[in-house]
This record gives sequence, structure tokens and C-alpha cells, in this order.
Amino acid sequence: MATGRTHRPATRSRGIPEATVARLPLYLRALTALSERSVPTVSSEELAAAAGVNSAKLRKDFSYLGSYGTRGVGYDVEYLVYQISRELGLTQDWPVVIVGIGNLGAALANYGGFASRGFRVAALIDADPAMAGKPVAGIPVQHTDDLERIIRDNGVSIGVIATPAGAAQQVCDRLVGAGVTSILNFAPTVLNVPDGVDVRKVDLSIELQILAFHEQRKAGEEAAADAGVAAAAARRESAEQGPDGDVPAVMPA
Amino acid sequence: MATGRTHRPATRSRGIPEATVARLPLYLRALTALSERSVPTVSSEELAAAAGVNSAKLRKDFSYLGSYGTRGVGYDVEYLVYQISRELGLTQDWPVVIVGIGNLGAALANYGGFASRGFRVAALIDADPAMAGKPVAGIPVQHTDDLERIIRDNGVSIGVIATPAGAAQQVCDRLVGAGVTSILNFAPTVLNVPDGVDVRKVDLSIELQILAFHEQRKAGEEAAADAGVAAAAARRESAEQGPDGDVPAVMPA
DNA sequence: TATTGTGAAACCTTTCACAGCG
DNA sequence: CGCTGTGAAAGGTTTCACAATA
Repeated sequence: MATGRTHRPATRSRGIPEATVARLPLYLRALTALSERSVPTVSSEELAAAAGVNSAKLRKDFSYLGSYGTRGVGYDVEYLVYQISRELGLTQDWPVVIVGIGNLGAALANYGGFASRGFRVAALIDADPAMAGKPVAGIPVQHTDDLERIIRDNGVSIGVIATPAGAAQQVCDRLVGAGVTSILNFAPTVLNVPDGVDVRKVDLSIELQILAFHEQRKAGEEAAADAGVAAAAARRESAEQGPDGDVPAVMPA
Repeated sequence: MATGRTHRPATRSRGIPEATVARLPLYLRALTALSERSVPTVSSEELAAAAGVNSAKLRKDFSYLGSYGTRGVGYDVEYLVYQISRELGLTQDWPVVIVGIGNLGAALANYGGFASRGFRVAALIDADPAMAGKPVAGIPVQHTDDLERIIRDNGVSIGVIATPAGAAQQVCDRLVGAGVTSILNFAPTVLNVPDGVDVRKVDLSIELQILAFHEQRKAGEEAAADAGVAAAAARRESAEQGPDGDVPAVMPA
């Protein structure tokens, strides 16, 4: 995920691993909660528990940012909040546009977490002329015709796509054409973008399918445990999947 | 993500890598599209392009499932659709409940991708008594009081949490108590679950923060490119991460 | 003394490159 | 001949375990 820019200049030591970057927001959230409770310092053990990771990983992650802790004591909460915010680029304001104001787009527009961390919903855009002018989450919806102008007028570099799958690539192309270089895609489709543009995708159906895989595995193990591992496994093996032949009706739709 | 179950029994060769599992839904989607266009076979190169990965990765992924291709020809589309569906556990029907019918919950209930792939929204649950009985996406909302009964009556093992962060852990505990063993969490909070329960999280704010990180980095590199890479990089090196002090404004906006 | 910061080991994932096969 | 399937190499991530130190 989040590919683009394959030819990293491999510049110096500043390469924070992607896995670490993906966890920084988690740490930041936990730290913000501590900060609100006026907790002055926190150990890697405590913070890791709050963020749902283990402490070795957290310390390693922080080591990429610098030496911000104090041995024997822990980390200064406020200081870390600032350092991580800066590292993530949250000390500045990021205007974002949301394209596709259906159920999901509207939910996103209303989502408080957006505004709270440096992101500002600069505009809502939809292709339906009937929606134009209607306010959603207090922001008037604008028509797709004006997409390029809206992007440029607001200096938007981050776009959120919440359109139907069929419209996503076209919307993506127009966003990129107008200068957007980061896209959060909720449409269940693969987006093609030029180098230098980052795409992250959120796909509800994919997440559920991954859960189903594990759920199925659990059910299998359970059954196996009930009746002697090898026997049960073998039984299901043959019952459920014949040699192959008759591909039974593949999913309704 | 999706931790839980640390003590994998390491059963036989059936251990499909997690990274592969996460891509199977992607392949499945691409294959389904081909199937609808009645394309009979597809090469790893073509399918990989459609799924947005490279062909070596795809072939390696498929090799964990078995030898389902034909050298010199490619893969049989229908057959692969069936094999992947089965591997993911989509040949059976998974009843899911959605808890928290706010904007997001309603959007999820209306999301077509749910129903289309073996998942059936068995119930919608909300804590607001005023919502009880109201239909959302054609399904009447039920009150949280009945959560346990609903889970059991419907044999639900997958739950979706779309409540505010403050309610999520409590809802999670009740879901797990009632027998749910897979949770898709949209609330921006860390969920604690017992071993054997899988949690996957979808967090809009985290995705945006990751994009912001890369966006910021691009802005920095751009600036560097303007003025002679090495020199600029060296300059930023010393300016930006001195002791800490003055963080130079990166990118006007 | 309690806790960080980090080399080194273990593990997982991706990519390469080509033998094997239809 | 063309394309799959896969060992082996390369690269990335997590965990271990302990020296360094406030």
C-alpha cells in the first residue's frame, strides 16, 4: 500500500521505516489522551500498552525519531506529542476534499476525527446536480464540474474518494491532474496513479474477507479438537473439496 | 493488525502467509470482473496488473494455495474464483451485526459490497432508544439491551463496531461475551480482546496521518530539488534537526 | 535502580531468475 | 515457445537481551 515514489533517493539516515510511520498515529493518540489527563511522563511499557503494541517495538520505533526518552524515567508526554506531530506533518494544516457525497462521503464529512488533527475539510464534491448547494456537515456540496478549480483555489494536496467504484479512476485522474498527490480511496477498485502520488485504500469488504478467512480457520481447528486432529481434518478435506471437478455455483453475486 | 491467536498450532503446510491472505480478496475481485466479462483464462501478468501487484508476487501467493495454473497458458478464471472463495471461507454465509448506527454505521449498512460477498447484515444495533424500530437500509434497528440475544439467535461470529470511541471497548466486551470471535473496529480506539479473537481496525484519521507524513516528505524533497539536492539536503539536515528548536516551515500550503 | 536505546538474531515478505512443463 | 512454480537472495520487520545511563 502507499506505493508511488519507488526511486527513493535513499537519502541518509532519515528513512523512517514504513511500519514505524504507520504506528506513529497510534502513539500520538495514546499520548494525546495522557496529555489531556495531565500525565507528565510515561514509560515505554505503559505507552505501549495504551497503544496496543509491545514495548520493544515502541522503543525501536522511537529510536528512529531520535533519543527523546530519559533512561530510568521514561518519555516526556508533551515533548513526544510535539515531536511525533512534527514528524507526521501535523503541525501544519492540510485541506482535504471529499469526492462522492453518498452515505459514506457524508459519514466522512461528519467524522470528527478529521478536523481534530490538522485536517480540514475544504470542500465536498459530488456529481449529482441535485446535491449541489446542499450543506452536508455544514459544508455546501459542490459539483464535479468545478473540481479542478476547487483543488487549486484551496491548495488541496490530499483527496478522499468515496464515489462508486465505476467513477473512482476518473475522479482520481482529475484529482491528480489538478495537483493532488495523496489519495485515500474508499472505492472498491484499484487506482492507477503516476509515480509520486501516494494512494492508500480502505476497503470494508476486504477487511471482512480477511476476518472470514481466520474465522473459518478457527472453526476448522475447533472441529478438529473435538474429534482428533488428523481424522477430522481429513474428513473435512474430502467432504468439502472434491478432487476439483464440479465447481459448485460460485457465489450468487 | 489482526493479532490474537499467538499460539498457532503450526499445523501442516496449510500456513498461508498473512500478507498473502490480505491479497486474496484483491485477486478475487479482479477475477470476478474477468468472470463477468466471460474471460476464460488469464496470465499471472494480466491478473497482477488488474489487481495492482506484480506478477512474481501473485504467482508466489497462488503457489501457497496449490498448483492451479497451466504452464504456457495461465489460470482458469472460474476455477480460481472458486478456489480463492473457498480458501477465504466465502462459500458459506457469514451473518454480521453492526453496532452503532450513526452516520458511519448507516453507511456500512447501506454498503452493497457487504451483501455481495457472502456477508449478510443480520442485525443493526444502537444504544439510542429513539432509533429502535427505525429501519436503516431496510433493516430495523434494535436496542443494545438485546445484543446478546441477537448474537446468539443469529449465530453471529463477526461483529462490526461503529460506535463512538468511548463505547467501543464495552460493546466489544459484550460481543465477545456473546460469542463473537472476529471484530472489525471503526472506532478510533485500541480494543483489548482475549486470545482467539481477531480484531481488524479501520481508522480514517490514521490513514490521513500516514498520507500527511509522505506528503510532507515530498514537499521537502521538492524544495531540495529546487536548489541542488546535496546542498539542500545537507542544509535541511543541520537546520531541521538541530537540538530541536525552530522547526522551519515546510511547505506554505 | 529503572528504563532507554540498540546491536544481533529470528522471522516474514518481496523480488529475482530460471528450471520445468504443457 | 510461453508461462507457471519455486528455490535462493535480498530486503524489511519484530523480538531478544543487555549495555549504557539519567
